[in-house]
Amino acid sequence: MRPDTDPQIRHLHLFRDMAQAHFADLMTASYVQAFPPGLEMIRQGDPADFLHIVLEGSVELVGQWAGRECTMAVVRPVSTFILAACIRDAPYLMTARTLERTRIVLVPASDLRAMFRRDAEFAVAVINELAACYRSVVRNAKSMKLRNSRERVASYLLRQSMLAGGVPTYTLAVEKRLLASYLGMTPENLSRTLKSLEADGVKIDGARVIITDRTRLTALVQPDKLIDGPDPVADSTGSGLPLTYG
Amino acid sequence: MRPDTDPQIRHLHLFRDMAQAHFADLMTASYVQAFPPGLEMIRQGDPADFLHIVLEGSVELVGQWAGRECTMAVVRPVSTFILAACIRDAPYLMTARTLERTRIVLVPASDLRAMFRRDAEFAVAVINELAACYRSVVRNAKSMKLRNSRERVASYLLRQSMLAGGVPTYTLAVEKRLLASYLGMTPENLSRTLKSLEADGVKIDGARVIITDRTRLTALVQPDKLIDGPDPVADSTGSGLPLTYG
DNA sequence: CTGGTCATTTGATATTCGTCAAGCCCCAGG
DNA sequence: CCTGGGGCTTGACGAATATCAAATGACCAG
Repeated sequence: MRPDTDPQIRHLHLFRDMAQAHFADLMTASYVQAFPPGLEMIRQGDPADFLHIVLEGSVELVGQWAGRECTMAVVRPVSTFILAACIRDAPYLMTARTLERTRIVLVPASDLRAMFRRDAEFAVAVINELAACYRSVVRNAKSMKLRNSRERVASYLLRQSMLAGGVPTYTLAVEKRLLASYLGMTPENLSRTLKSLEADGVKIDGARVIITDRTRLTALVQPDKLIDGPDPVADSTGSGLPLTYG
Repeated sequence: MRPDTDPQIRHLHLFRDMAQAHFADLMTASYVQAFPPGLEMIRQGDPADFLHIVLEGSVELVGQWAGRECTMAVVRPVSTFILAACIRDAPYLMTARTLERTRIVLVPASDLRAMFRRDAEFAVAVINELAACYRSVVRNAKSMKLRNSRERVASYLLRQSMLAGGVPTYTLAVEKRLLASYLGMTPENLSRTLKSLEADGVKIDGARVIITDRTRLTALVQPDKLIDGPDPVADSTGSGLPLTYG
């Protein structure tokens, strides 16, 4: 693998604490690949041969069933995805599709599995990563089951503002079509909901989000650390929708 | 801790492979406690001080928000729960409430965190457990987002039949009220849905489920290994609703 | 046996949400 | 410049689901 990409990856919590020699071993076995936009890199059900690390671009993770599909996450640099499938040596549960031109590091799953037996620090890092991912999906499930679509949209908008540092205005990181699917609704419904939220303190102008009355919006959302995070010691990666979904 | 409970716990994948001396250390630091029915053992948001292991009885894990709540899982013997919170040393994401008289082993989270640094086999077991739990929640999220309530009910009924060995008739392991919440619907709706499913090959008589036309039901459900499982090398514990939710 | 509590069922109704169809807007490609 | 496609929006409609209310049934305690 090209050594210039190493430092970015080395910074990830997953790889930060392992022995340099071990990290080098993993990187030697890995390689970088570039994908054009809209390409299915992984189809759900495929055997999990590689841990994927997004270097540039963005990747959509989608679940599919009976001809339907839903966006489960959007992964942005620099973060990993489908760690769990690699570890279990089990089929991918989600399809991965590039949203734009994307560079990916592919780490052979077998090397990965061998490595956390060799390097105790790495094992601990994997444990922490999986636990964090797990908790994030549980949060997500809670949000889906406890909130209606309006509340989900509002909480999403407020949360993104917080992640951006509490700014009153920002730009949506993903297409509304994807956001709708991620939030478990149709694009039409999202569009209507966004408009209706103008009465509750957020105005949407294209991809621009303007929080006009934070107090009012917060009252509607009732943000909850156990759903919206952040987790203490959160592993803040740069994911566009929610977070890493290792 | 009373030594007679050790063997059951030792059988769990989580503890099976660790050194006996280390296992004994963990058990020494742990203790057993019995809870009456309907008691909140854990409130969501509490610090995660103990890994819980159900020895007898059953425990409901519920998510709560804005005065609403939903059942996320029901845990049955012998299995663990809230592993991830213990590992992250983070607040519990779910409230745990006994459904009946329940005996629980409490393993101090700090000992647990220390242990996977001492015992590499245990670390590997934790990794596998977390990865499995993670995948199971992702499955769940897919089911919630890709299927409507009728399909979720039908797939649940068929899956339970499969888990029982493909039997044509069995008894629901949980109250319908809980099942409804777990499936993301109201009890009224579940009741109506169950009745309507008689036209598709399942008859419900009280808590009794009779599959009258498996072919028809299967056609409706379109079971999918990537949602309904089983995962290859699945860690089949004895959970009543879905699975362990460590 | 009897009263009370709670789960379940049923019906009527309201709300949410998805579907269908059309039009708009933006942008890439000719 | 024009043209076409795709994302977004809007309106009308219908289906799915929740809510409210009441009746029934199961089970437990007295």
